[in-house]
Amino acid sequence: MKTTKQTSYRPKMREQMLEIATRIVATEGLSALQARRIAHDAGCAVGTLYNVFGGLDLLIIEANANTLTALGKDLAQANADVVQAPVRDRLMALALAYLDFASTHNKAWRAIFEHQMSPDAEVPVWYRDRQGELFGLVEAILTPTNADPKTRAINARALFAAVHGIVAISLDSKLGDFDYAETQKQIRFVVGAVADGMAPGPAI
Amino acid sequence: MKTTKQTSYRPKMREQMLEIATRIVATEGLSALQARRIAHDAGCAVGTLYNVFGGLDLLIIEANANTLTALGKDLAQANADVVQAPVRDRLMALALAYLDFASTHNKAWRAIFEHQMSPDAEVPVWYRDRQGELFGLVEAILTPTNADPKTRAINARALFAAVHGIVAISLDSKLGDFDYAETQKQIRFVVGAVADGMAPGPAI
DNA sequence: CACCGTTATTGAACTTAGTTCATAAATACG
DNA sequence: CGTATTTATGAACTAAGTTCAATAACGGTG
Repeated sequence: MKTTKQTSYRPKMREQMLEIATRIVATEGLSALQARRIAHDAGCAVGTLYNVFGGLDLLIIEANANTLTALGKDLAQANADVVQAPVRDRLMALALAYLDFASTHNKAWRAIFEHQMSPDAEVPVWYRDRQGELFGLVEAILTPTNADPKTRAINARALFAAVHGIVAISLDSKLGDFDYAETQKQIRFVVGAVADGMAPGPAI
Repeated sequence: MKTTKQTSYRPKMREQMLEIATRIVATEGLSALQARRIAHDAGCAVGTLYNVFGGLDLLIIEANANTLTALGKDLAQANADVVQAPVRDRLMALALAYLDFASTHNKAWRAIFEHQMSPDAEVPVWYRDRQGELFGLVEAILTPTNADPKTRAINARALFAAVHGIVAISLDSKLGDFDYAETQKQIRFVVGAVADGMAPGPAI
């Protein structure tokens, strides 16, 4: 198992480690994502992880980015399924899809919020942008709304964050047992009220 | 500094360590709350922390409980300041007070959500109850609402969680720079819409 | 007051994890 | 084929939570 170096050791290792990390974070959560374990499972030395990714933080960021991508796909799909429905229904579908993703891929979803960079390290810009795209999905739905673009951006972020809060607190085991149906009701209550308070006309 | 044991070593140590922990978590955040440091600052051995609290987790829980108490006081005060205002205004005051607390006591507030018990350890029931009291504050405001008690509880939790989400995402440095005024706008947007969609009559 | 059994404190040692870097292996080049 | 350069390696270092045998303090008893 010593090296086997061809022309492309790092790219291969990179991909392999990312796969392993994505699998571990999905099945066992962020705390199981350990440097030694990744290296062992990938069949290389610990140092290689630092050569290839520059540190554990960056590997975690990449794994979380994969989760963001999957979440983005689910949300986009939920949106596509109701493109010609009224704004209210589209927002509702998106919010419920978020809940669905968070509960289905719970460990991976939590990792996005649990992880924090080690002191004085910065989250890469491309990662922030990836998160921003999710707000963009909501913002696009709000286009028919009679709010100016600046307000629309604020509204979109507010709505996304509100739904996130409901999901996050519901799924936080520190706060009691999770009840899917009740969480759906909470989402319908808030998203419904916000959508109704924003409609350009009475959305059927 | 060896012992000085009188009749009440543990109660004194307990109080002292809690003070130290509360100070550290407020000024430096959860990651600075380390067993060795607490012991050093309290002038005792590391083991004492385990004798007195049963583990670092429980000390953190107690420190966070202090933060919950402070938060509860601020929210109760904000509520008291507008007791005879319409429901909408009272909800708004509470939500903005939550934002104020979270940004003013940022490190301590974050610690509440950052901390997680070590595997197979359970959050004490009294701590959960303490968190539940916060929902109760919102629920009390919703009493004039024409919803049945069960629905009212759901609505209260939803509203609290929604505001929490807005505040949490705004204050999360991973998601960009914090803008107090914009966060207030987000809160006004969501809380306003929810309150309006719930009013027994048109609340002035 | 001295003795001894009980109880509580102590801190060195153990465990676990991230990170580094001198060494050695592999590759590229002349 | 030898030498220089690049790259992987993993033992060692650091840091932090946790344990527990040794030790000190306490309280009752003769």
